[in-house]
Amino acid sequence: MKPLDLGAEPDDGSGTLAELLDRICARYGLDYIAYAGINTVDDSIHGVVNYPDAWKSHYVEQGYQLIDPTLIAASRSVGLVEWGRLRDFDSFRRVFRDAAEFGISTTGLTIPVRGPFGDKGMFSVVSSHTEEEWQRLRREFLSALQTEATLFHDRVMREGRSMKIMLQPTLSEREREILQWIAAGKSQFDVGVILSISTRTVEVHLRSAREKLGAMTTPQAVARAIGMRLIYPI
Amino acid sequence: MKPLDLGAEPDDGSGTLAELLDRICARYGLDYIAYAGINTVDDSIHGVVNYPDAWKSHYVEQGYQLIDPTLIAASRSVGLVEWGRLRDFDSFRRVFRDAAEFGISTTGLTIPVRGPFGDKGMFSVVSSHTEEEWQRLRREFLSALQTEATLFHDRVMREGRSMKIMLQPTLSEREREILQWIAAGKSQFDVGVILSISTRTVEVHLRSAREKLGAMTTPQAVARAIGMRLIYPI
DNA sequence: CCCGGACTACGGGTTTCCCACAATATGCAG
DNA sequence: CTGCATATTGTGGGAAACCCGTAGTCCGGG
Repeated sequence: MKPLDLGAEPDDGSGTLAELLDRICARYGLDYIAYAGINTVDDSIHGVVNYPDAWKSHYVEQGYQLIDPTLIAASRSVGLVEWGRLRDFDSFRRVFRDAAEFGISTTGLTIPVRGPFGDKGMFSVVSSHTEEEWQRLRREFLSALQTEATLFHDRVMREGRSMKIMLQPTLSEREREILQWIAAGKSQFDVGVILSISTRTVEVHLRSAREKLGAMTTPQAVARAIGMRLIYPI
Repeated sequence: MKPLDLGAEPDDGSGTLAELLDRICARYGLDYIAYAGINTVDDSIHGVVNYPDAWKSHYVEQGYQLIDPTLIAASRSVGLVEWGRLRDFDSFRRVFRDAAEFGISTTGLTIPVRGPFGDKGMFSVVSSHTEEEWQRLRREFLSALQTEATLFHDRVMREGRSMKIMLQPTLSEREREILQWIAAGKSQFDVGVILSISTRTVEVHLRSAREKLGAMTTPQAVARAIGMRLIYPI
């Protein structure tokens, strides 16, 4: 799936997201930065990078966001992923052989960031320093970069763009409440008693919830509602 | 619920978790550090702190881990939570009025850490510096402390203790597969066709899955299985 | 060799869920 | 004022799920 580009989004006065990446590069002596946010509901990707346009286009055309090990490894890691550890991956060689033709270095690292709502992003920085310079730069700026990554991710989330991208359906309060009870193991009759409404009313709300969630069955509605954080899996 | 104390866990040669906290305090001129990991399946808490034993006991006896805003706020935040922002909370005053009697300062901050498997921890540091000293220390060490928090959380997770705490039930491969299809919206008949087994067999596996998960109904089994990461909410 | 777990299948019955249709009342935005 | 969404209630009927009990084979471990 083609990732959505957030680079040119309107800003809150402090410049676009792409401009912010440029400033971070300037501040720490980096070549490029790539931020990839992942919608954990449908695994779609949205992002903002300050790579050259030619490389951005090529990357997406080749579908590299689906195999790029710098993203995959970081997605599964608690801490940052040094690209040096990925050099033996075929996928790494494939992506970065092409990248070299666009002047992109193979030296870099990716910092995973996770937010409180299951949202996550991968903050990758690239540098064409020598290995020795890279290690020094890394030691000096690593913690600061982690902070930048967190703040950047927070800004992406705060601007609500990812929220809009998720475009998840909402449930009415009653629908959500009833589905929560169903997920907790109560029958429709039980829920009617608990909420002091008729079983028919429970039935109608359940059907409406299924429709809104695009679910064929009530168990599927429960699964989707949990995935979208509308109810809890207790 | 009483949080589980991990302080005295055997170590990998680099000292116990509590000793590691002591070293971090010494390195950054802090009074105490408290790490609280949360099991997001049943919201139980496990942790390690190097507070005085008397305060540890008092804190748990009073059930403060259930109302401590330094934990609650951090649990819901992308970035760190400065305790100064919490001073107006009744719960903060209640907890830290007691803490003062044990020599615990009200100056500190909490760094939330989130891992790739939905695991999360709250890494709190306390300092009795003057406000001016605290701000300087904060600026100087904040990024480093975020790194320490991540590494500490990683170590807790890597040692597997939290995994053992979860102690979640397992499903057989067939049970999991069938529940996954049910969560995806298929009827029992559909699942029988898909897997080339009879509807009766599907029924038996579903019943078995409900029993293992302690669920009264199939929607509840789906909810619990998702919560335990046995199936996905797609 | 025995036992337990996993997987498979069935009969019969009851309960629950779901579908389609119909209706009223309230609040809010245009 | 109108239209829409939400919440509520109801009927009839069929489909699906669930319950209970029973039974067989295969495989791995003790």
